[in-house]
Amino acid sequence: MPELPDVAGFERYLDATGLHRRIERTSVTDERILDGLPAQGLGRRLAGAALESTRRHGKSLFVRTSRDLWLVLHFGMTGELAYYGEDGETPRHAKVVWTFENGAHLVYQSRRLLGRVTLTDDPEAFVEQQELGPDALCEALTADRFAELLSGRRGRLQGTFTDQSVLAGIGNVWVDEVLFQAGLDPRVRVDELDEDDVARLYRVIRRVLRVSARHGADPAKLPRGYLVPRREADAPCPRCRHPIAKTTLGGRATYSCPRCQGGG
DNA sequence: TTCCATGTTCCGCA
DNA sequence: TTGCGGAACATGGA
Repeated sequence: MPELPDVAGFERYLDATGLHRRIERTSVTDERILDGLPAQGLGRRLAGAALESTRRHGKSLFVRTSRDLWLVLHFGMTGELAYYGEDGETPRHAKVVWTFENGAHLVYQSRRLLGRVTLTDDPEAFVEQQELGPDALCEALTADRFAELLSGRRGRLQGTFTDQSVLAGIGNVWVDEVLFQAGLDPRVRVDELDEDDVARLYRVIRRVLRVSARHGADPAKLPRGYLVPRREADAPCPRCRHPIAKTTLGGRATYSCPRCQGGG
């Protein structure tokens, strides 16, 4: 799940549930998710603090606490958040559970251990240190800036747009959608694009991510004509019914329509 | 049992 | 410097 649209959903979910309540206890079920940060330290630094606001950059969610300390949540491939009441059962794949003074719980859960929960004093510094490119939906990313990001690059579209140091937020699922809607083969190289292609890609990226975020990244709720709900080998292309091709790029499965996206 | 999976990172090679 | 393929991480679902 967790690419930009999913994380935007987690952000809204957290905004609507766990904010403005003091943390009574932080319970770490699997310390490996902390990536070296001692669990005791995490608990101690958050005890008595409240979660005040959220901010997202790419696939990372930052939660400001009342101590000017930020919680950083990265969801890997299977991470998600859940908020539940006093009597709720701890979810099976809980990794970190925050208990608030009202007895409710916020849980970071993940089947696999590919995500991270950590702390930072400064989200901007964190983004810089992680060498993340601009957030794919941020205001500052204008069409001109987008074109600049691509200039001088020679890599394939698929690899370039999933590279978080170029542009933060797009992963292996949504890059397929973007390239499908832009009518571009994932194997095309950035330096083969003309100005129109670049301008179109910019508009498509912004639209696709906004639309999917608005629908909670739920494939079932996407408008007709989206590839994501048909993202399987030989499924009919939502535009022309030609079988969708499954190929491998950058070691990942890539789905595209040979007819709508040129080349094949 | 085998294969595959929405992420990231490291290595070796071009 | 850039980019690619492959492997690794850890675990569950089909």
